[in-house]
Amino acid sequence: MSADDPAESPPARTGRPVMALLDLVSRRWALRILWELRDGPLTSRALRARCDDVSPTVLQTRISELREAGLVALAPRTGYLLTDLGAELGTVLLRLSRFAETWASRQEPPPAP
Amino acid sequence: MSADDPAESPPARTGRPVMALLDLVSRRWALRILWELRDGPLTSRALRARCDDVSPTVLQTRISELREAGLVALAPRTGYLLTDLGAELGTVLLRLSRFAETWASRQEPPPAP
DNA sequence: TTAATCGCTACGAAAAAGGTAGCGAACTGG
DNA sequence: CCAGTTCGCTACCTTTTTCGTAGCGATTAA
Repeated sequence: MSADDPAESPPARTGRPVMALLDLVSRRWALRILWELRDGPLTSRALRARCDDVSPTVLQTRISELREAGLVALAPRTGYLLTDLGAELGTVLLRLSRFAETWASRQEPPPAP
Repeated sequence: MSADDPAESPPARTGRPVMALLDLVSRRWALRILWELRDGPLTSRALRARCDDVSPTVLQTRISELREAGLVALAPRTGYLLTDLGAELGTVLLRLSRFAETWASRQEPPPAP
């Protein structure tokens, strides 16, 4: 056999939607944006402020992607908000946040004596 | 008041651990790596194969970060695997995957007649 | 020894993200 | 009507991250 041939990858056993979602969500600020919208609409500028003043370039790019994905919408006078679908993802983020607490508390355990 | 002054940001209301985690997880391939390790250890090369042949540069960088974060470990003969903590995050990813299915099914609804 | 695999690094090219400024439209209040 | 403000959004350029390929030293097996 030739070198560097994996020979051990069944053709991706799981569903592909998760891949698409991972791809969407692994872009910088994507999750943060969803997170910041979790309890109410925000104007683009307020959202930017919440996100450590991201450059509007990236913010708009992410927002476009999230809008196209149907997770975020823009309401005329109130600003950006989560769609029903986005809110559903929000609950997953809440789980993530809960895990973050556990994670933080176990981050640096004191060295064993 | 000067223009472009947000004036509406209480100093980040939520816990900060989630921010750190979002930061870690919003880097490219980070979630994918955790996802691919979800049901068993993989050697670095097998892992790379699973991840669409990421460049080893990024793979190693992500792995280092995930190891330092205590989510991934390297076992001598078996390869990389999730720690208990990492596996816990894995269950959150499972939720994400479940959501991905819902999301995919509602992605392009047929146009209303 | 030879061959294959392991985890990991180097290095230049391409892409993404960051930072700053500003546009045109829509809404205020005089 | 008309400044003044805020809105969502874009242009432009610099910096950082990611990609792509090659390869090293160590380890394992025949």
